[in-house]
Amino acid sequence: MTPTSSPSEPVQSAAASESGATAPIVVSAGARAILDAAAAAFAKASFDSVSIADIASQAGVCKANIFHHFKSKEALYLEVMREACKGHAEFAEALLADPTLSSVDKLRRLIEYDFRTLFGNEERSHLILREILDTGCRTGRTLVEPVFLRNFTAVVGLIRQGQQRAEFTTDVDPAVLAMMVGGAAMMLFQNRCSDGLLAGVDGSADPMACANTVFRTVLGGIAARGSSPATPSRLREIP
Amino acid sequence: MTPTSSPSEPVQSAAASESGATAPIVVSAGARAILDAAAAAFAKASFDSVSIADIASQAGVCKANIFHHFKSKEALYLEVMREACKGHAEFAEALLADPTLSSVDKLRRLIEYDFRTLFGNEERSHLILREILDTGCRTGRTLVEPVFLRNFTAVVGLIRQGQQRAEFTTDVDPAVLAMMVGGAAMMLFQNRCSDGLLAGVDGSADPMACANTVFRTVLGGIAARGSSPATPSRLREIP
DNA sequence: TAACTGACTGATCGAACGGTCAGTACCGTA
DNA sequence: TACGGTACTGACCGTTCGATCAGTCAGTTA
Repeated sequence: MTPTSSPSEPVQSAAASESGATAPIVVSAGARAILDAAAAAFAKASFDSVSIADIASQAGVCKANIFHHFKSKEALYLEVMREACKGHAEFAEALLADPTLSSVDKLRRLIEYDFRTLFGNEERSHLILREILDTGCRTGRTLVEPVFLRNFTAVVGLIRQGQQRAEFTTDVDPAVLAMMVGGAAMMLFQNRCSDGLLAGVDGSADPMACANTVFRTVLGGIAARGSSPATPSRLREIP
Repeated sequence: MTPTSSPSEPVQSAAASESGATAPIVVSAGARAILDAAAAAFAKASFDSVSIADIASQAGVCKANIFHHFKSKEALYLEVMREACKGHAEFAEALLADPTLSSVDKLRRLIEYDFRTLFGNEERSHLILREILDTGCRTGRTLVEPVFLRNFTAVVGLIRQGQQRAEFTTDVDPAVLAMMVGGAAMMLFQNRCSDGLLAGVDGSADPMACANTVFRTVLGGIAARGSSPATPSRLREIP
């Protein structure tokens, strides 16, 4: 590909102008193309599996140009992760602070939001999911960890709030429940995107239907109405 | 390290002799050391991040020796995954066929089994979790996929059985529920093993306590007793 | 003793990797 | 016209990768 028609025009992050919520930092059009190509590549494969040459080829620039815009491969990866993590925990925190909604409603909205964001931007979701699992790459972990910690803390707070308001039972650890919901969303997303791992699963077609199922199950359980409460002998009170 | 004291003695899989359930195939002591080292390495990092030199060093053999026992790096990886997947779906299938247990009991035992196996062999769990997420490596996927499909099918069948017996409500998609439970287990495991991602989470310390929480939540929900059934307007009947 | 087999090694291969560098083209400013 | 700065390139560097090779050694068989 030719060196582009009009060089050096510092547009305001091509991706940001259409999504509206990402990348306030001004980057050149060339750097933008590199970041986009890198995000796509790192979402599809692990850090070591992606080569600078691949990214350069995909971005339509030469290899050396990548090192002109970014200090190293790790720095590029870090920048990609920084953009992916932007504005992720705000929703849960705002929801927690909302005085008008019931905890049940908050929980439903949270689950719906989780599924919408997860399925709404598959590339970003894959990026973050991969980062969570890949314990080998500590550089990115330092970036993703606080994001997830903030989000997780808000969700736990939301559940605890519901327990204090007597909307939820107190015999469930909020942290474990938060991980249940998060894990369910991740699993359903991963299955959908791995095109065929568990292909043919009925309910996984519609993300919002899944979200609804998760919400109703967490709230009401699956025990047939009228049956005795589940194994009271094994109940464990949370202090 | 020296070339080992007594060469060429085809022992019956050192790991198998103590665990009792794995690797009926006879492999030489040298190959065994390579497989163990490779399993540990592939559990810690992605396929491309692990080098043959690393594995050789860890196994105490030279690089070329690995290619004497295994055709290629991919073949070695495939063999590692084959051992890791061995005997994974049998429990769920046996549980499904059991005529003596109630569906509620079956569900509890299944969740307990999931957590026990997941937390009981961290190396194997990491191996499989990584494989599920890493869509780039299709060679192993062909191996893991049927394993998970079998297990998943059995779990779905178990839930459907409970619905037919009127032990579970019929307004929940068994497939989505199965993924909920699996996702919860994975999330809790991953959090535990990533030493610090969500460190300080109360309930994640004891796997069996988590299993119990998941079971009770799935069965009974978290809605305070006496409250109205969860959002009946959004109920969706499964045909 | 001789022939054969399998386990194992050091040396080495070409390819691909991340990264560097001198040089070119284009810009706004003076 | 000259200059400094930015974007960008092809050629190249040293290293590491997976894989190959000829050859050594120990044990088994004839």
